[in-house]
Amino acid sequence: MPGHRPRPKGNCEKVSLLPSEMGAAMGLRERKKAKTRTAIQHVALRLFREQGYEATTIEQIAEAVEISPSTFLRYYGAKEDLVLTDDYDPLIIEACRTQPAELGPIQATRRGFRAVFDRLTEGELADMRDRAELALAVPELRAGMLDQFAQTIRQITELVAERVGRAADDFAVSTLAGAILGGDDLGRVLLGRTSRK
Amino acid sequence: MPGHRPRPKGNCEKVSLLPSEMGAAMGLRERKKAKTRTAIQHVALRLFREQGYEATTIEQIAEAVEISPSTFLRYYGAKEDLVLTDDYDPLIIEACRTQPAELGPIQATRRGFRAVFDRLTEGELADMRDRAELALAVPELRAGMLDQFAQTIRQITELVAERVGRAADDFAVSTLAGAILGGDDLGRVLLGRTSRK
DNA sequence: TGCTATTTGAGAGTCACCTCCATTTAGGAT
DNA sequence: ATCCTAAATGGAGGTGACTCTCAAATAGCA
Repeated sequence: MPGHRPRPKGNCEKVSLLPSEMGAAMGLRERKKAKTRTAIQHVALRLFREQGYEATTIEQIAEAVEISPSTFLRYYGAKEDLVLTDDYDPLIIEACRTQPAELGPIQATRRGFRAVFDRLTEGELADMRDRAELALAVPELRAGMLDQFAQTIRQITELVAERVGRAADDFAVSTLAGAILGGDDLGRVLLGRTSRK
Repeated sequence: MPGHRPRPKGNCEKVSLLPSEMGAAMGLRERKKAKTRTAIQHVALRLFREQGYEATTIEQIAEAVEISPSTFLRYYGAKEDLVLTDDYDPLIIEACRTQPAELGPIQATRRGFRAVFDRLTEGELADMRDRAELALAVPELRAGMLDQFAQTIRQITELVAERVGRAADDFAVSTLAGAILGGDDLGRVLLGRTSRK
């Protein structure tokens, strides 16, 4: 296996709706883009399952989705991102943020998570499980999860800080954020847990 | 930045002495090899400091050490390894294992660590600090530390299991191993702590 | 001093990315 | 409908991390 670089750029666009539910609510352009993005990921996950992560080249993925390799790299800045980037994260953060102000941070994040997960289709959930499995099985990806988590925990910390009206570097805040991440995000990734009453 | 691959092979040889202290005790061959290995690392660390990790190419390092790039790759299977591989680890493990049987696991590991560290030269310690700093500062390396730690903790777990005569998957054993790693290994990497009375 | 097992170096090749440029196409205004 | 613009795409060309193979140089030993 050849070429190998640090952290590529990749273009992270912000979408605020699940691809499966943006009717005509968003312009053909964005819809197509979202569709392509999920199509790439879906196909790639299939190839990874069939022939392994390392054995699958970007070129193969591009060919399977019928796009050019350069287009692939425009959607996912790195092969890693196919597995490590969670497109739902921003949605979840947003959902948490918009929970009623009278909810405590734990309730708010819990509901935020569920608000997004409840809307996922079975296929989306399946892809998510695939990603989690890969991230744990492939050393390269496993290593990459570290920074991914760091980023998520940072976001949750801000969220908590905002809600309880304390500074983000407040020890109690970061501790709580860690506990929440451990319960929700990690639980979902490591255990494939997707809902809970 | 181009090329980027998962986990290369690299050839990890086992040496049981510090390069700085193998007199004629080991054959010209091994001595030269050890010397080359540390020379590569030392020069590389300097280049990393001067121009940054990513900006430094394997070719540059090879040229600076006056070896061919292919020889470089024979010594270090990947650029990452220059920073992430700890050549002292096997020595430490060995030192721990040979501590008197009547010592408990905590005492034994502590003494094992010190037995190696006390023999390090100032230059070796300096390089170690450089590595630690880099590993924390460069995202790619930071990510790679995960698997590194996993490996170290596994070794310590075995060590503890062996000493207390319990199975390595015993919960108490792995917990203790984690605590020991947190205190010794992490302390040393993250805090640059190298000795303690 | 000659034999042999290492060690080294020199290609040549693969693949992950990057950068720039020319072409196409969606979306909105006319 | 139609033109115009901005975004999306594809292609070419390049860098750099590795990989594999083979031949030349060398240390260690008999």
